[in-house]
Amino acid sequence: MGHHCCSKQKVKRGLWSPEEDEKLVKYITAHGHSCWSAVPKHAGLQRCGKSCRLRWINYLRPDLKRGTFSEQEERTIIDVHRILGNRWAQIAKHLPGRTDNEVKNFWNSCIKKKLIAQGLDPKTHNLLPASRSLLHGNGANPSNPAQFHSNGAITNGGATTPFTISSPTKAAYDTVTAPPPPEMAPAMYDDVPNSAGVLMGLDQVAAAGIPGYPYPDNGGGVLMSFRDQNAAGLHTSMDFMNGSSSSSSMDHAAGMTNGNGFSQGMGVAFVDVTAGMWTTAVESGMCAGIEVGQQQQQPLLPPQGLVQGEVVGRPTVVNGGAAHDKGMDMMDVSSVYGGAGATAFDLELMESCGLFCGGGGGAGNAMEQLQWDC
DNA sequence: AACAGGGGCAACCGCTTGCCG
DNA sequence: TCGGCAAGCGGTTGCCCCTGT
Repeated sequence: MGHHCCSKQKVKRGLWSPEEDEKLVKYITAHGHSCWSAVPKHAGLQRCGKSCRLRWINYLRPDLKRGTFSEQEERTIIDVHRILGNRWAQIAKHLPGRTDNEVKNFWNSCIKKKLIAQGLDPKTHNLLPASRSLLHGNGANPSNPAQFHSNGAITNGGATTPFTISSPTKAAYDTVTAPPPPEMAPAMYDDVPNSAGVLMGLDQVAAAGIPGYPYPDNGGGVLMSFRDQNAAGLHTSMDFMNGSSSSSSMDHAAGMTNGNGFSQGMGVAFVDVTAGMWTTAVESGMCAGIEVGQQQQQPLLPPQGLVQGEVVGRPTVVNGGAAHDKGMDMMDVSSVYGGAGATAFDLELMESCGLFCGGGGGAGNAMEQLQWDC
């Protein structure tokens, strides 16, 4: 089936000739592309507008960087993919001069295989079952570069799994990580000043009676820990324990008191999707929201030891309500049981709400600030 | 030298999203 | 509010080239 935009006309398909390229470049350079469907006609091309657009974006654009991906670019792709999943366009935004198509192709042809060779699932960045059992069996596997660290993270030749966000440039917002080993958890919670840091958890956490952090026997979850130097050392952990039988939104917000931990002047809203209600603690100005989407009916999987934070891009913007009225950006964070669910982050939202970037202040691009802990 | 197989990449397809009347 | 249209986006396809036999 052809494009509806070109169904009425005879259009050429397949590879572009140098002459066609020249025509398109000439036209776009001179006139721009206010309407792609009109471009081929005006440029004298037997192509559909969509094809012209693709050719321009993926190949002819003057700001494109051609050639092989650098090691840094490769690491950036892996790290951002860990957060966003297959959102190639979003990933490409972190790589100046690269297109989504290029990133996607590079991922499929190269990175994917590397990850598999390292025993990692390229979709989830989790250990593949075979590697997981090896690690569980007796710790390290000499043939597998993935290794546990004492802090619960797994590294594989530079990349850290589960996902860890750190910002060495600012020494802030230091960790977003999967649950730490049990012996570490209380210390992390203890580190949270009652008046400032906030433990945000679902009722599983409450039932467990923090600091009795229920990891790992409850099937996992995601612990997010932010340290915001801009807020005088404010350290916040967010713990999204998934799969609990639903509780009210008020339960979710119960531990929040007055602090939210993101940064000064920011508000927080929780949305319990299953309950269809939400509570806001919106202050003024820029607000960051967390939508905790519980996968209510999802059965708990048997404990599998370390359960990693898993991320699949699925940005959610919740319209309506106080948060929306105040221009709140919503970030959907749903945690996961060992690959059964999804946690969604949107780096753009993080950037825009200053969650990880400290609200700007002359900082560089997102990746400069999101120096992942590799 | 010829052929087969695999990898990489450009382009296409079709669905989603956003805008506008 | 709805429908049409254009653009955006991710998945898939198919061609070309390289390498091994």
